[in-house]
Amino acid sequence: MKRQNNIPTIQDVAQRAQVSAATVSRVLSTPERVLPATRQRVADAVKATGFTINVAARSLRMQRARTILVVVPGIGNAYYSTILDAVVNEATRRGYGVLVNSRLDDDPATWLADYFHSNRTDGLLIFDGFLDTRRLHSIAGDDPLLPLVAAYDELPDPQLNSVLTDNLQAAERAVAHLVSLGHRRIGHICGQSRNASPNERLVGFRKAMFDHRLEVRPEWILPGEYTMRSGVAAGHAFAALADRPTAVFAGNDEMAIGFLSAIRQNGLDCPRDVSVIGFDDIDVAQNYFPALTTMRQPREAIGRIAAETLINILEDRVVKAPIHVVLTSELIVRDSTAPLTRSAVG
Amino acid sequence: MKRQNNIPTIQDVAQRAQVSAATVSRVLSTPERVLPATRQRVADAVKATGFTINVAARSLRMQRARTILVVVPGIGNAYYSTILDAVVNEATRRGYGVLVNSRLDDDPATWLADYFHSNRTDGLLIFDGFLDTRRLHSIAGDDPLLPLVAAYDELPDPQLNSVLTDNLQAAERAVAHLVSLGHRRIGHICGQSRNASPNERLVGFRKAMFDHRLEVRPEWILPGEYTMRSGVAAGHAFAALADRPTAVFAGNDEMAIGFLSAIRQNGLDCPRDVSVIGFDDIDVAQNYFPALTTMRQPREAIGRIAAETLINILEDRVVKAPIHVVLTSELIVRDSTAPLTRSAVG
DNA sequence: GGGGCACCTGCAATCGATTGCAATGAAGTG
DNA sequence: CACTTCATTGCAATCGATTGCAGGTGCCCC
Repeated sequence: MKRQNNIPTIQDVAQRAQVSAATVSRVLSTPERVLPATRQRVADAVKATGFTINVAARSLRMQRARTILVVVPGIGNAYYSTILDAVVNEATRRGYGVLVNSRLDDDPATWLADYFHSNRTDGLLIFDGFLDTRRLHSIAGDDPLLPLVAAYDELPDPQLNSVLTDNLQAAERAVAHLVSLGHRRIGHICGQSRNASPNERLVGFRKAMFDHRLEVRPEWILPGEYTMRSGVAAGHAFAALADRPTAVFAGNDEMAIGFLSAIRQNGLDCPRDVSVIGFDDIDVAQNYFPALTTMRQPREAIGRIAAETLINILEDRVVKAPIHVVLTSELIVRDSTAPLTRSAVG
Repeated sequence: MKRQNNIPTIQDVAQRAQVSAATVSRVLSTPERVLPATRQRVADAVKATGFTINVAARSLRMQRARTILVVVPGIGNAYYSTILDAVVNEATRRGYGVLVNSRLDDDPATWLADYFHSNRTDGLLIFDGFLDTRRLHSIAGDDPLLPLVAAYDELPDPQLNSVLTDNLQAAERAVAHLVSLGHRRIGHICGQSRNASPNERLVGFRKAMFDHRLEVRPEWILPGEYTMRSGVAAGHAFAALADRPTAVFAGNDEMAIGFLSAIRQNGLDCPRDVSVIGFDDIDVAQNYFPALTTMRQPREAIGRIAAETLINILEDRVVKAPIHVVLTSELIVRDSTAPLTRSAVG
């Protein structure tokens, strides 16, 4: 498929406005340096020709692509899709393009470096906690301030700019909610640890349990992978327990939903037999049955602020130290948690 | 944030391999035109320098960006996220970057044309049926074969390349499933019509009802917008009906879920009081309660094939007429549909 | 009136790759 | 041996924008 060849260039505009290409360029980038009359002539010519800048030429000359790369761990995920949406909106507003990628298979250090070297992207937005952040440092050379913002649910390398939520405290508040309903026997469905750092939601769970002087039983910590499927597995494991907790804190909503689906198959009812609190507040949480109590993550804000931060860094708004933004999760009480009743104590 | 300036260029490689830049370029694009010995020297130099091509320079020279633009109607959507995932995988495999956008607010003809003119993208993948396709023609000039593939759930302009599923027949099969369970009083939650073309799922519904000699009652056609929220509204409207259908075919799973959530609040039970069949088979469908009967859309295939088709067109695999790929939806029977019982007849 | 200055604009180099054309050399043919 | 042919490689123009430098103009002030 050949491109049409009548796309107007800056030369065409210059010719029509009776000025040099340099002047057109200046009108576009620093209009105050051009005489108003000339400026107007050029503006008219731009409109008349329908000129749009050739980004390849500009990128080549300026060594900047005005594009950011977003790395998500599988875009097909209810949680990240909203975030991505916010990123696209913010980036577009600032005149940046958004490239997406999710190649988790290959060695990330290689292809990420390629994106930089190839002048395809100026900065990176990482929503994927499974990337080895220690290797990210090598990507932008020795610059201690990478044009990179990490935004995922584990505390990343403190050297990296980050936008996250108060996972640890949120986990504590989730447990506190269950405790306030009278629950003492509390389990947890935990996601994998990422980046060799401890899973913050699990840590928060343990801390809250300790603070409330409650016992953490190893068999009540059910391993998961942040997927519905793993939630289902956890639900079956739960149903098979001889001695079950009366409440469960799930590391995210997807696992909570899988869990609820599985225990129902095993004849258990939520919240009668077990209260369940999730994490994230994905769209379906409020329309699930039972409607899911959860710690809402401000997903739109995460995406928007992450994009904003990255672009600020790229545009040299002076940054001296890594930026860390922490957003607050909000407890949303719905129907999947209920006061402890005699029957549940079983 | 300044870029590091020691990124190796093709000149650096050439110098190291003792050849000209032209030869390096040939080794990279048409190796068979270079003497094996030279080819090897160059390959070694590429490896040694860590050369990656500067895409801005290549795009400028070749007038091709090796990038495609994906337009989705709100990325924050369970349905499209899987498709986008497949697109990214396929495009990456073929060496293409993927830009995303979802600006539905502005006049699409304007900013889409900008993407083309600015040499930012070579082709378009449209998953957004709300774009006015008549205006898309103007984008790539007079070329009757736009570098554009439309993939959304309404039959688009036959002049456009498209990848879709058999919506109409699938809707008929959905109704047939309900009929086979004994239902005669069947309602429909329909999404908006797009592109001024009739909503295919609604048309399929009507056709199936006609073929089965069943009455289509206007008050049983509940308007929706393909969102959970609109499904909730439909559910409340349904509950308020004096004379209710015994089964409902929802235009997509999100509306079905909203619907189920709402009727439950109104004391109605699915499938006891009403059978519900959805459309799409989004991830949560199987873990919803009741598990949702639905027409599965091959989302991964839609995304992959759409990307494949677009890139084939871009790379001049001869295309003489618009390409139309139609994929088949599959009936997935779960728990939200059940045989008609006396109680439901009410 | 001349020197200085500020402002506006144009010239031309530059970013890094691709490719038509030409040069080179080796091989083949009469 | 001379001439053609072909394979291999290099030269240099080119894609379209940006920007340092310098030229030109007008204005002010002494």
